[in-house]
Amino acid sequence: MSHSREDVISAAGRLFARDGYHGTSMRDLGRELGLLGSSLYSHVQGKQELLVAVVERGAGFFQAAADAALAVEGPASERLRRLIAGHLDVMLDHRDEVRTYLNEARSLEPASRERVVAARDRYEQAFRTVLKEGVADGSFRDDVDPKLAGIFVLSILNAVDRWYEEDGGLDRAALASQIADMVERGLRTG
Amino acid sequence: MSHSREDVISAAGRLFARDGYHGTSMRDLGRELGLLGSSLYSHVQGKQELLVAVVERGAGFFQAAADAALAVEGPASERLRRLIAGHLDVMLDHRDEVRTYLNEARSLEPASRERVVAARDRYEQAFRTVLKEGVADGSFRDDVDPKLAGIFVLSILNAVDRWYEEDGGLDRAALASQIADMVERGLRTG
DNA sequence: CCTACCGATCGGTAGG
DNA sequence: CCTACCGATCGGTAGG
Repeated sequence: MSHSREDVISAAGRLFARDGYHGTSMRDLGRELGLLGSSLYSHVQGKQELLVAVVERGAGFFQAAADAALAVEGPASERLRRLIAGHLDVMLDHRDEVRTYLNEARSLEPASRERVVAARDRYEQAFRTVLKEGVADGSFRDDVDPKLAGIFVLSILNAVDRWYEEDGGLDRAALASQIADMVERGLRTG
Repeated sequence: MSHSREDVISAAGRLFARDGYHGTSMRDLGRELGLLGSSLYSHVQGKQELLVAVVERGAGFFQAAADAALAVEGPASERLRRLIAGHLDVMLDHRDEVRTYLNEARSLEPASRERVVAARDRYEQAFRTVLKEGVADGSFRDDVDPKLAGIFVLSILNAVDRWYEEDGGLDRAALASQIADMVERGLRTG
C-alpha cells in the first residue's frame, strides 16, 4: 500500500489530536498507516514538520471561513452569525486539525509558532472588526469592548470541541443559533 | 537541601503546566528541585502519582470555591457572580495546578481520570443549579437552558488562562464583572 | 518502503 | 538523596 504525504499528515493529525504531540511517536504513526516509523522519513523530514503541517491546515480552514463570512453584505450582526456558524463548521468538519491547532501549537518550534500566533491574531481580528462595525452602526451597545467580546465569543466556540458530540439531540445549526442568540443578547442595544 | 512531598508536587505542577505531562521527564523535575531524577522516587512512587496529585489539587480548589459561593444567601444572580469571581480567583492564584487540571487530565490513567471527570461534573452542577434557581425565581428568562448556559460561562472562564495577564490594564475584579455583566445581560428577563 | 542500526533519553530499581 | 544501572523506547540515518 502506498501513501501520499497528505495521508501521512492526516494520520498525524489524528494521533496528535488524540495523544498529543509528545504522546505520539513516529512508530505509533507508522503503525497507524501500516508501515514502520523509519519509513515515514521518505515522506517528511521529521516529526516537527508534521506538526507544522497539521497546525497550518487547521489555521487555514479557520481563515478561509472568516474571509467568506466577512464578505457577506448586510448588517454586522449577520456577519457575526456567519463567523460563528463558520467556526463551528470548521471545528466539526476538521476536528483533528483543529484540536491539534488549539492544544499542540505550544510544541511548535519558535519560528513556526510565531507564524501561527500571527495567524490566530488575524483571525481574532475578524471577530473584532465585525463587533466594532456593530457598535458603530448602533446595533450593539457602545460600551461593548470589541476585543473582550471577541475573546468571549471565541472562548465559547473553541470550548465546543471539549463537550459537543454531533449525534446528540442538538444539531450543529441549533448549537450555532443558541450561541449566536446568547451572544447577541449580550451585545444588543436596548 | 531537603524537600517535602508538597515541594515536589508544586514543582511538578509548574513543569506539567509549562511543558505538559509527556513533555516533562523525571530528570527535568529533579533538575527543577536541584536533585537527580532517581532521587524523586523517595518522595513519590512514580510520575503518574504526581499528575494525580497536581490535578486533584486543582479540582479541590475549584470545588471549595463553588461550595463557598453556593452558601451565599440572596438572589441567584449574586451566587452566580460569586461563582464567576471564585473561579477566576482559583485560576489566577493556582495557575499551574489549574492549567494541568484543564490540559493534562487526559494523561491520567483510567481510574483517576474517571474520578476527575466526576469532580468536574459536580463542579459544573453548581453553575447549573444557580442558573436553574434564577429561571425559577423569574430573574432569568425561562427559555434559558441551564446546562448550555453553564457550559458557556465555564468556557469563557476557563479560556481566561489562555490570554489574560494580571499586570495589564484590566484587574481581576474588573474582568470578573465584565464577564458577569455580559453573562447576566444574556440571561436576564425583559 | 524495509533492514539494520545509532546515540540519547525515558521511567524506574537496588543498594547504600 | 546519590551511585550505578536496567530494559524499553525515542527521533532519526545509511543503504538498499
